[in-house]
Amino acid sequence: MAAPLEIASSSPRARQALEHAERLCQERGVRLTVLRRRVLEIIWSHARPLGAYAILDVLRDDGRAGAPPTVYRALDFLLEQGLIHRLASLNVFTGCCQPDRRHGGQFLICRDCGQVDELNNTQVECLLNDEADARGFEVLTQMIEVLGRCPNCWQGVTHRAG
Amino acid sequence: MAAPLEIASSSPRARQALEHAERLCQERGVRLTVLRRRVLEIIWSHARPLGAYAILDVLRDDGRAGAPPTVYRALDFLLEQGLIHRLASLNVFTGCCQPDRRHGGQFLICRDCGQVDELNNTQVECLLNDEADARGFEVLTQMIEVLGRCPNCWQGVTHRAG
DNA sequence: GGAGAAATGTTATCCTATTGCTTCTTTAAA
DNA sequence: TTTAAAGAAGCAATAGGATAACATTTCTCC
Ligand SMILES: [Zn+2]
Ligand SMILES: [Zn+2]
Ligand SMILES: [Zn+2]
Ligand SMILES: [Zn+2]
Repeated sequence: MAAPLEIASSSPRARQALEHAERLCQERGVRLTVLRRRVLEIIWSHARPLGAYAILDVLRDDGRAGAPPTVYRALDFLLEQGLIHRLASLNVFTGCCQPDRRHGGQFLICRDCGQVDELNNTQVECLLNDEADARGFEVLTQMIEVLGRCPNCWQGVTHRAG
Repeated sequence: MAAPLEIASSSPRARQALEHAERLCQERGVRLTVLRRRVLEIIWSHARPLGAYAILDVLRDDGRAGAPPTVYRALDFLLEQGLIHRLASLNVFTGCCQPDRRHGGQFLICRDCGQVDELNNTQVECLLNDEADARGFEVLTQMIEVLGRCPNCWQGVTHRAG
């Protein structure tokens, strides 16, 4: 798989996501510490989702001392605050596009390039909630991961093949 | 979490699932070897999904020599044949209720007791496929995991609390 | 029977995640 | 302003999940 691309930290989407996070944390009275903020920045600064150890490597490049718990605790915080999602099928973490609204996350994940697209289909969410209700099941969180190939990747194959 | 309950290997659902698997593999011209069959049996013989190492422990109790690759290879085969699913959020494996029809799997997973209920909501499946189509994304497989509490578990809490 | 393919055995290692405990920092009360 | 308590981060060790690489066995087909 291709290595995750680094994006300028000051990219519009990263800056916007960080400002949004600052605001949310202030509203909620929770602390977006330097470390937590930096981990969020690292996640948003890459085109593809990163694993915990990849994030740790970046932290070490920063010069910061670090062991796995350092990054996992920051990730736990960001997950609790709904600022990031964990993609269980890949053991990676990706920034949430709608951190205001609590949700489990719906993702299109490209098997070939690792790129991720977050959906927000409330109809799907409701249908699943209905299914759960019908069985007396109390829903805490939904996670939907659709694995496949993004346009770039399958078009590349098509061109080569035909 | 509660330990996974062992169920008699000859329980109706286990026996039925194994017969179904035998038939499918024969039709498909693939080999359901003794090991693969036994792993499938172990999975169906437990009330809750098992992790790979838990399955390995059972194999060892059988007296069979075994290392992780032993069980992972069998699991890979069963996954390829759609006879089991992997629940990525828990790193466990569970038997598929509809191995004829290829599908990623939709699950209600109880956070407290680990019990799993497989859904087969085609409307959800279609909606997600539509979302993917609209983005030019080629779907290979969908995985849906709804985490929450089963009736038994939240009713227990309700009784205790109120 | 013999060649090639498929499956399994075996060992070592990698990747992911957590536990337990210590130290530092922040917060708020005295 | 000191000080206690809580929260966050540092640190070392370890648990848990999965794979790589290679040897050996078993099966299939000629
Ligand atoms: Zn989101
Ligand atoms: Zn792609
Ligand atoms: Zn199924
Ligand atoms: Zn339960």
